[in-house]
Amino acid sequence: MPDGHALVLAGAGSGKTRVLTTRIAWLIQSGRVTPGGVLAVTFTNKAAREMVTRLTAMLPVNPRGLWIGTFHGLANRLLRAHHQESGLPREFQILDTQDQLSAVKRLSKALNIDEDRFAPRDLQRFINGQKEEGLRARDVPAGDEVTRKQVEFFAAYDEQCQREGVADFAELLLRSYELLKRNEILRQHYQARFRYILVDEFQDTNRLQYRWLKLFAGAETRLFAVGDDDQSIYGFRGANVGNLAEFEKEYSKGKVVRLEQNYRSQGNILDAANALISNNTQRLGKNLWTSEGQGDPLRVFEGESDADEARFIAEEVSALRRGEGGAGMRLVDIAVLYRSNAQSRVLEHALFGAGIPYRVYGGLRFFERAEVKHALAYLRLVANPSDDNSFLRVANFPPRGIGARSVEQLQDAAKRNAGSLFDAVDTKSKAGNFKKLIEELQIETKDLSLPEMVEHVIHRSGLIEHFKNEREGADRVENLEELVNAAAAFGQDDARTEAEEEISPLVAFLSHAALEAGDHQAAEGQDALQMMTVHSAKGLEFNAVFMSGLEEGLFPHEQSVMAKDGLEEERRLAYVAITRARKRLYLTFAQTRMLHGQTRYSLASRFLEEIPEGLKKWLTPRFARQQRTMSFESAGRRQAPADNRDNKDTYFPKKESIGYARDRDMSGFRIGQNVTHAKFGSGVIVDAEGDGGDARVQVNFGKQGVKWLAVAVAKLQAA
DNA sequence: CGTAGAAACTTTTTT
DNA sequence: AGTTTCTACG
Repeated sequence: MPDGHALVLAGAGSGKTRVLTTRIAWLIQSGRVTPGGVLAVTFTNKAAREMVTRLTAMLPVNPRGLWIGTFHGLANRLLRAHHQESGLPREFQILDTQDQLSAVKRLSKALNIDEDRFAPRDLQRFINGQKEEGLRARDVPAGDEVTRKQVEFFAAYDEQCQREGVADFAELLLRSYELLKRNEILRQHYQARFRYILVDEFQDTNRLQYRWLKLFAGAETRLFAVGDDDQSIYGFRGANVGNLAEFEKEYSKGKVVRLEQNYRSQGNILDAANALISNNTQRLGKNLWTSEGQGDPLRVFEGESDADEARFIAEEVSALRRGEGGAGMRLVDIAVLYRSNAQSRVLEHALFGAGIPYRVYGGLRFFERAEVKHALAYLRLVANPSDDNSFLRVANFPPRGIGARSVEQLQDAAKRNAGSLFDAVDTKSKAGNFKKLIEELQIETKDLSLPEMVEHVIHRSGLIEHFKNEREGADRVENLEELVNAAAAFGQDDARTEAEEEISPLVAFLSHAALEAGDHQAAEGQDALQMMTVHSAKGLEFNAVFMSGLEEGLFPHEQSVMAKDGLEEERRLAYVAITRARKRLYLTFAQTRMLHGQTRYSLASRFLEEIPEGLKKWLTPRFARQQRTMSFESAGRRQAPADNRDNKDTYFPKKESIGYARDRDMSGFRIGQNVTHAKFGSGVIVDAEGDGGDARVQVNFGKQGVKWLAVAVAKLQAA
């Protein structure tokens, strides 16, 4: 590969990580650069770890000297090293998404914002959106009244963060960007230092991240970007695929290396992925091929309910594990993927029932659990008492007589002094005891090691005691004890960097907790089925993959279909899911699904239809639904009179009773039934109102949308 | 002030 | 369905 800038378009399974790591190793081995002159950026901590692991296996390098990490991790490192020039206290804390939302809510209350007009969530999104574009409040053009208010809030929010010594995720990037932009000496230093900058998953960078990278690149720096436009799945948080084209224009000057050979999946799986993604219009263009055989067809299963789908998956996993004649698969080589975290519950239930060990990634992560956040809040106050978020979180937890009233008074006092809540505490009040507790903790933990410190704080704060007395608190106590272990593990972790060593281990640990949220549950040795969202599966591969919940409204998600370019992003998401599989791919969906406490009737995902029939093998008959609908109707007719419902001898399956209870005279149609319409095609009845000649039904036509139709007029046909 | 139970809200994906 | 926030009462 030539020694200039380069853009590599690397298809799924083409060995992207290998390309990156071997390039770094080659650069170092050939003497072109020392390990300290390399800056390598990834998006996930998982990817960063993977890279470091592979690299240290190839080369005798000290991982501490390597600048390999996520954008946020590296930005944090930079800000810690130059906290003074960045205008941050040495002990500044990082707000994760939850923390940020509570900070926004708190400010919104203090400023008497009308939350019906300006929901905290929307304000949060507004602020992050602007920061990701590289804009401060003063830079945002405020055309209309609404924007003006939002900008005003944005400014107040940033002031609050500054006062409290905290920074949200976007702030880490923006502030480190501004630091280098402003400080020429520092900029020149880093530009001279980093001779090679390598970026993974370049399609996921947002505008600010791209500018951030460019700022690090001096005249002598070579940029090497690897990405795949077909795997761009973070548009919703500001990722700009356009950066690929931009990079091509600005750096690689039209030269693009394409990696199109896939070393992962068998032919049928790859053909399916190619066929699906070809429905997208916005592509740079690329077609994956493999020298492997065609392999198995894709197995398609239609369940009558989400529980039915889950049961099938559990049975099939058991079969794969046993091996059906051949060698059995290990569970870690099998993944169940879903669109949204909420889907994991039903699956977990079925797997638990079948006695299959599983591990769920994402969802509520370790450092995001309430009890752990409480413990962290105490630790954060020890490090930085002006952290009002943390103060409010634990001032009265466990309860110590500081109610809403006292808190309000404190907030007023703090406002008058333009200081922190902590400083506003009157030593003689009940809150004074809390303040004293924190001050004592500061003294008591001064000479303790990090794990000892954590251990001491969870006891002295009364958290352990509190949860021990709680009925269902055992898990929480366990998690608190686990936090001590996490602190111990962190102490020995190579992840601690030179810059971080200048600051206290406690502050380093707290940053780690915010930035990593703790998906470190992975390496626990036991063979377990892997469960995760499609998003978190990116970059991974498995022998067998179950893609579940392939239904209109869920995958593609209804919220995305509305959004600009949303459908294409959903399709890329499906593409990512398919290309995770090496040998076996299952596509499953369900006719009904419980969502927010009510049953939803859905159609098969359009993505399923976009995969050619020749590649698929239906495990359930394609007309299964009609057959079931018929038995469903006859079951309805068998229904006992309503006054018998309390009779325990009469068993009503749940689904049928729902169908019957909502059944009305719709001239033979009922909820859940498949119908066809002359103009809209096939759909499923999801709701009904009125009766006789006035009966109207709501039909979900999938792509054509959901429509209310008058039965007397619409000429619906039972399908 | 603290608690229990009611009411309201969820509404995708994550560093 | 599950979780968070509100409300009423001790």
